[in-house]
Parts: sequence; C-alpha cells; structure tokens
Amino acid sequence: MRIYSWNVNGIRAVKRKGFLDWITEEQPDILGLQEIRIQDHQLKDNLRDIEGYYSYFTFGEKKGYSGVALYTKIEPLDVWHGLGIKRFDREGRVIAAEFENFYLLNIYFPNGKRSQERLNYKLDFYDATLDYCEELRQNGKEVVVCGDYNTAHHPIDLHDPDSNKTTSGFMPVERKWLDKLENHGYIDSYRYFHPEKECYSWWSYRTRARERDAGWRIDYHFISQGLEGNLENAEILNEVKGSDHCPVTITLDLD
DNA sequence: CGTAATACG
Repeated sequence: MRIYSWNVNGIRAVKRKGFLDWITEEQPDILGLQEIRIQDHQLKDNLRDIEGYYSYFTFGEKKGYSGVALYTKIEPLDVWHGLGIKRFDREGRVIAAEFENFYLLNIYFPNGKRSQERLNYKLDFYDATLDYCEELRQNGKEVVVCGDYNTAHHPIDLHDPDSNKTTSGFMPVERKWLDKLENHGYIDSYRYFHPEKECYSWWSYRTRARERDAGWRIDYHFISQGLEGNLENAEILNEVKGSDHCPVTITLDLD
C-alpha cells in the first residue's frame, strides 16, 4: 500500500497544471493533500469524483485558506474532520480516517512565520496532535501522520540551517516537538531509509529557490512504532512540479 | 513569487 502526501498550495492551481492526469497515472492507494485553498461550494465534481477513489474534504472557515483532502482506493471504516478542538478545527487542517490496520491523520500544520501569536498557535497545535495520536493508539491500532509539518527537524533537512536558527520552521522550540514525537516512538519514514540523504520537499517561490535546490524537508510521514515492521519504502518525489512542495510517499506491507 | 482574494505563505 502506497500512501502519498502533497501540499498542493491550491487544488485548483494543480488541477490547471495536470493533477487529474498525475493521479490517474500514479494511482496512489491513499493520497492526502494539504492547502487545497477551496471551500465546499467551489469544489467541482471532477475533483470530487475521480475514477477508482473515495474522496473526502475538510474546509477552513476562511476563503482561499488552508483545507485538506483525502483520496483513497480503500473505503475507510470511518472518516472525520479535525481534532475536536474548535480553535484548531475552524482552520480545516485535519482529515482523519480509520482503516483495518491503522488510523491515518492527514494534517496541514500551521505556519508560524506570521507572528509570535501564530508560532504559539502552531506549538499548541503540535501538542494537541501528539495527545490525539496517543489517544487513538489506546484503541489498539497504529497511526500514520502525514502532511506538511512546517518544520525541518535537523540541519540536514534544510539547505541553509545556519541562517535559519531564528526563523519559524527551524527554531529549537519547533524542532524539540519533533524530538518529542520520536521519543514517543514515532518514526520519520523517509529518514529511516535515507539517514544521510539531503533531499527537500519545499522551496520558497519568492527567491526561486527550487532552481538552486535551496529547499527544506518539512513534509513527513511519521508512523507509530508498531508499523516499523510493515514499512517497506519511503520517497520524496522532488521531480513533481505544480506546487512549491513536492509529494512524499511511503509504502506499507500489510499482508 | 505564487495562489486566491486584499491575506497569507
């Protein structure tokens, strides 16, 4: 089973740039999208009804902002929206699904660059997410948390770590939460298979950073410890264009 | 610079 995660930075934008052909060609088993930047009434049927897929969407209250989607070939046992906390759920950042062997959380974590208030919001969101995952695990199932975490974990995860130590996205307090996630047994799937590799999943549009590969790895699949034995592969599809992020994938063997 | 609506990343 191959699970993809992609921050599309506007689902209408990637649709213009060939998203429907891409998914038809690529045939992910499960695909989580972040930053779809659309609301329910704006979403056309050709994005809802893709051959072979069940689709689900979580919308933010603000027009053109946030929002996540889930496309899956396997019908989930259950699907829900948000963490059950109003302050977070109004921004439409979480879509959750239960499958036979695991829960999937597809999350667009907040960006903390705008203000101290937003940085605090992001850190609170992080804490709420870990609490939520640990609650889910009490039900006896494993958890996959994919999405745009908006933080590079280690110096190897960004092109210019030295000049970004005080920039949200690579601040010690943000990186510490990723440490904490790992201390609770969650595994960064890509790093598990590629311990030394410098490969990024996001490049700023503003400085044309992608031309220089001056990027950050901020999109992850963290899996709970019980899935370690099922983890077969993890990749960053950094050749895929259409957004300022590229898709990331994992393959699970669940037979 | 880019997306989608005048803000946000």
